[in-house]
Amino acid sequence: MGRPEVSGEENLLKLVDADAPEPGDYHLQEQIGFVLRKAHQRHVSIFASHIGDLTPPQFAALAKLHDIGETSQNQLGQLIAMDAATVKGVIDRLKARGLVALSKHEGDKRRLLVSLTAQGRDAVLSLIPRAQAITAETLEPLSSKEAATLLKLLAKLA
Amino acid sequence: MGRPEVSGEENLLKLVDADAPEPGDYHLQEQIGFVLRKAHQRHVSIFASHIGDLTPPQFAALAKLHDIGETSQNQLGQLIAMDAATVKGVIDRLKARGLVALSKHEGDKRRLLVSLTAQGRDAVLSLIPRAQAITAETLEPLSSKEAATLLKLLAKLA
DNA sequence: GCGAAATCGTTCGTATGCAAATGATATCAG
DNA sequence: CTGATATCATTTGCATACGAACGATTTCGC
Repeated sequence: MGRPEVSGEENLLKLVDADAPEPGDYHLQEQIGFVLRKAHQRHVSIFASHIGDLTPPQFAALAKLHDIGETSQNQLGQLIAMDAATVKGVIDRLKARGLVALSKHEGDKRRLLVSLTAQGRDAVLSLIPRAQAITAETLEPLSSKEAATLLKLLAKLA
Repeated sequence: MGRPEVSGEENLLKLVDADAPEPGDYHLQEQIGFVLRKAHQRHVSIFASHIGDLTPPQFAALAKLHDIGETSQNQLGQLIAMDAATVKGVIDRLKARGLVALSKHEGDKRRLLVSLTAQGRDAVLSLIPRAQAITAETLEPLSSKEAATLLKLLAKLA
């Protein structure tokens, strides 16, 4: 693996490795993680411009509760991809606003059941059309075919 | 577009609207925002399993500094998609670990210049191969063609 | 049935991420 | 030159997000 000597302040780069694909050509903007983070940020911003007084995770919790009805806090978290610590904070805030109610599980004293209040139910129903507008605006730079492809690929990833 | 009558406790859904695309068929898991959030979470988790003592935003700052050299805090933030408040925290933590150094801009007393230390430089060089492994593992569920498509579509979105 | 292991919820600490307000400085309009 | 405006950095407050540790409860293995 003899390598010719090079000089200059940047030449450490060229000594790093042989079988990794060119560390010197590392471009942050092309990394999946960076682009994923930026796309997510843009979506959150669009969401906020449409809804404003509710965050995407809060809406996700309400929408899922509307979909499946009463569940335990933990299970709700699994369904909407939040760990136990995170889901607790989200539910606490929704409860403080009267959108969800908590009750004890009969038979399993560990479980805390979460359900939509009437107000929470109304909120979900009025928000769903706006959520659809948010989805549309987020996907606006893409054709509908591209959007479908993106959804499919992201689903494979996640 | 006649719709048959249905019954059951959930039929309020069907009275909500006419021209919005089926509120009753709202499926959280198919929304771009939800999938984006999950894919991002998975990536962060993979990143942590490979690197651990540095977060993706911290690495992004180091990589960008390595790429372009000394810049102001604000401009660095723009380059790596962080607002001023966020970038400050990231830089503070990198500074506390001796990976970056701060200096005043001559001529513009508002600006704070950020640069890599020798240690920060070494860190970037040793981390780039691992970052490439992280990218590879994140994209592992996809073929290389699919990965390229995903990158292209996400770039269009962001 | 009993001790070990798993599950559920809570709390703490740390790290993004952003809006909004603020102080210092720079730039621009007239 | 000067007042209005813009830019840079900082600070505060709030909301995810997750690891780790914890107590209470349940379930599992034997």
